[in-house]
Amino acid sequence: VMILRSRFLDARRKRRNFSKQATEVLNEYFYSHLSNPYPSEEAKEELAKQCGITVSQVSNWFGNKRIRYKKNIGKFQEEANLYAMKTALGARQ
Amino acid sequence: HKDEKPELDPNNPVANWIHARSTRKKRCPYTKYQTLELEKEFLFNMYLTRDRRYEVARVLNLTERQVKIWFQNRRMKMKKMNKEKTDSKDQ
DNA sequence: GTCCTATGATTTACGACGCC
DNA sequence: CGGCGTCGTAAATCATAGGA
Repeated sequence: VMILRSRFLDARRKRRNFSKQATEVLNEYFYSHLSNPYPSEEAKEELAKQCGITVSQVSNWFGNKRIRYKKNIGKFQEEANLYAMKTALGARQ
Repeated sequence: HKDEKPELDPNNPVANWIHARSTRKKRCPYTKYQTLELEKEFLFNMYLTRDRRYEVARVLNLTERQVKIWFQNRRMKMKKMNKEKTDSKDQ
């Protein structure tokens, strides 16, 4: 038990990039709410659940994403188009 | 079809976001000494009296406002740390 | 292993709003 | 009203994961 606990704590200590699927979910939300990318507490909880991360991590992700997007919109243009297209296709009932 | 939400400027998605005012002071990382002393004071009491705030600011060469805000931020940090602790215990 | 950039987390500084 | 409280965030910076 102690070994499992310490292993779990060690895993938390080392930062890991989020999974590809989690990043996908976060980006879909971000680009489909680009004019107001500020998820409510409830939306953050839902995103956290979908991504398998904490609400704090969702907040960090949006904070980082907003500032980095704003600082260099051009760099994210391709990504923005990709997710805009994905959303448009998914929206066709 | 109609425009239901005020999508003010599609070419300016950032226009409606929150922006810091240009008069905001640039973030200035505190020295190890300043941080250590602030932590010691926080350990002594999480809330500052006006006299302690004046004294801490004087000794660390910070403004009283900076010390006040440091304590506010530190309390939020403590709150966050406690929440994460209980969250992981309760699964 | 080295170098570099992307990414997640943390640290200052406020604005908004609440309470006393 | 003034001043300090929390809450959520901007922006800068830190730490290092990950890939060439």
